[in-house]
Amino acid sequence: MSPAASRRWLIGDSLDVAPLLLGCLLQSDVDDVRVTVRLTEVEAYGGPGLDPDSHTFRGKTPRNLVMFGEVGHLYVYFTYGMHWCANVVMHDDGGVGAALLRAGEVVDGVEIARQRRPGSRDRDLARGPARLTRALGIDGRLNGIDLYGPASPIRLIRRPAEAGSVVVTGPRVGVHDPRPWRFSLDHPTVSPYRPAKPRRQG
DNA sequence: GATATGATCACCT
DNA sequence: GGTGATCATATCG
Repeated sequence: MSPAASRRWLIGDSLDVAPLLLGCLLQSDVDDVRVTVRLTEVEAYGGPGLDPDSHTFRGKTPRNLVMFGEVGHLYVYFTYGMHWCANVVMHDDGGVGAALLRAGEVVDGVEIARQRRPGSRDRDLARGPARLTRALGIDGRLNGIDLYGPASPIRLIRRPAEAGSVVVTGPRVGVHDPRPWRFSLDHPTVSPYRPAKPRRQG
């Protein structure tokens, strides 16, 4: 399948496409070692209408540029002074949006993931967005890469969730918007829910 | 140029 | 359950 055909399933509102990521494989060959994760938790951002919690809410900037670009690319950003988070770009033609990769189960390269996250229990290796990027060796160097490029160090392999698996929905973690744009499987690698920090003078 | 804050985690109690 | 770590980005002056 050509790259153009391979990425086509990512065209659509992030709200609709994000849950399709559940069960898919994210395969990393960063630093010449392979770690593969089966995605168990994602969140949609920049979906239909206004999403105040999306990095794109205030328009195009150098940082969020990738989210406006071609679907199937990786948007990587740095936060809290020490963490990297990764998103898969997905949106309607001419639109903007992405899905934050929040958690996964390491299904290949467990030894490598353990080295990258010493002390973690196996279920915690990619449990949380920053842990996931660390387990896979993802950092700012990989911002904007094409997950369907012929020589891409990171690939997204489409795979349906197991038959009979339940998709859990709920509010996104750490934001004020109550809309249920978080999607997860019923699996121990899913990160715990944490409400947004209350705002001053509500 | 200065400042506030964040799509978090690890470690403590 | 609470807190410290630590810095890019956006926004304001």
